[in-house]
Amino acid sequence: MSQLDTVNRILDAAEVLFAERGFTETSLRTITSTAGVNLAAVNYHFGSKKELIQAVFERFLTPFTANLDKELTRRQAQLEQSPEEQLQVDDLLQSLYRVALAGLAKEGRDPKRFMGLLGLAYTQSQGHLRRFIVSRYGASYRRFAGQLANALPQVDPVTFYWRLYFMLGATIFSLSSFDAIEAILREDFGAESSLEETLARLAPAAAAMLTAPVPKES
Amino acid sequence: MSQLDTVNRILDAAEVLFAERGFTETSLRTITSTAGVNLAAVNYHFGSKKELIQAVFERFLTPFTANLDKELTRRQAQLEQSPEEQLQVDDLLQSLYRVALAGLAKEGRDPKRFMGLLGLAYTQSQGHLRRFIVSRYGASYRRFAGQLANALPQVDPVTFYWRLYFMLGATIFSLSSFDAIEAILREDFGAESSLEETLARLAPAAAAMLTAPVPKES
DNA sequence: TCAGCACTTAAACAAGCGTTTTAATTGTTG
DNA sequence: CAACAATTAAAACGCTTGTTTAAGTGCTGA
Repeated sequence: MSQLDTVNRILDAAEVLFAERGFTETSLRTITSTAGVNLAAVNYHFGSKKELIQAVFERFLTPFTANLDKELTRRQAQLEQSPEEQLQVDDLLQSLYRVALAGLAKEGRDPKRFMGLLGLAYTQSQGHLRRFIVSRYGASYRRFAGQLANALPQVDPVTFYWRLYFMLGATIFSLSSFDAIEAILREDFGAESSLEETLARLAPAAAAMLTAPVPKES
Repeated sequence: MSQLDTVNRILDAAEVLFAERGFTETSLRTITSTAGVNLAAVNYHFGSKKELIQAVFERFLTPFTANLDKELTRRQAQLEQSPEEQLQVDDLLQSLYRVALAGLAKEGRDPKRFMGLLGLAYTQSQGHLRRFIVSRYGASYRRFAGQLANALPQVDPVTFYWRLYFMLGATIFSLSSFDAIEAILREDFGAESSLEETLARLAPAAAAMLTAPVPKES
């Protein structure tokens, strides 16, 4: 078994188990036995459990932000040629959802699992993870947020950022629990929902939240 | 030290520590030493760590759902007298946010901590917690969801339930990280946000998401 | 006064954890 | 083929975890 095999087998097993149970609930022994490798392999190849966690995120976030950056650049160039200001919000959310997430799927990485891990990163963030993500991928996030803010000139900055977090919450929360929610709806209404359909529901809903008129302060 | 003191000291310490670090990252030794009680007190009074976790949630959810139920009953009676269908969505969200959450605060329970724990319950739900919450408080949840669905007759059931989860995600996610988000906005814009102001921002944004026109299927 | 009960205390338990060590095994290169 | 480095393997390390045990304390009611 080559090194590449062992490393990827560990990453594959860790990704699934982390998303299912969380970081602390998943032991290295569970990961290595699932992956079919020796226990010491994690510390040999990654150094520590913390660094394994970061490696799992890196494998998701690097192609995700690459897809997003490429799309944002494309949009920016297109906007300079024909600066129609309408539909920018819908369009940006489409970029985020369709291009970045679907791009992940095309590379064989499950977007639902990605969202599950993102949810973990926010709630049971162990400090080192948040620092790692922000330092490594913060630039792409700020770029997306900046373009979105430009498309919403009528929304004051503070309200905009709160709504941005509302949107992130709706996205991460519902997609990280996608399978569970889908199962409930299938049982109650007999209606199956694919990830694509759900993103097609989420995009206009999130856009409506972002573009809602700002109530004047009382 | 009376029994009531010990039990409540444990619940107080556990509530804060769970919300800060999560369940598995918080040991019984940390809880008991913070509370100033003996280690064995947890197993003596609660039986196990699982049951302690449930007790922490029970102390929040019982008054929360009681406030919500009371408000839903009041609304229902009022609606039968003067059935004006407008502004129902805004009104229901006001019930959820202002009455139920602010009601918690009035009883000395921190709503932000409540949301932090709810976030944990969804992401690092250990099975037993989700079952406990659903079996104990599912009726109130379904009642609220039912009234909200009635106020949105133009939205088909499946879309409605997805949007309900979008709304829950936006709420739980942003309020559970309230302090962190508030700190970022204060640093970047010098603007302080109170919980009340944030709920006043969240309610119309969530209402806009729920009432957005449903795009016809392509 | 004393038995009975509720509670607290200190100590120990077995199990699981991440990590390290040392040795065996592979694969590569001169 | 020999020598070296990279990788795997098995075992043990020290530590923390939730839980249990057994002794001790203090109050209450007969």
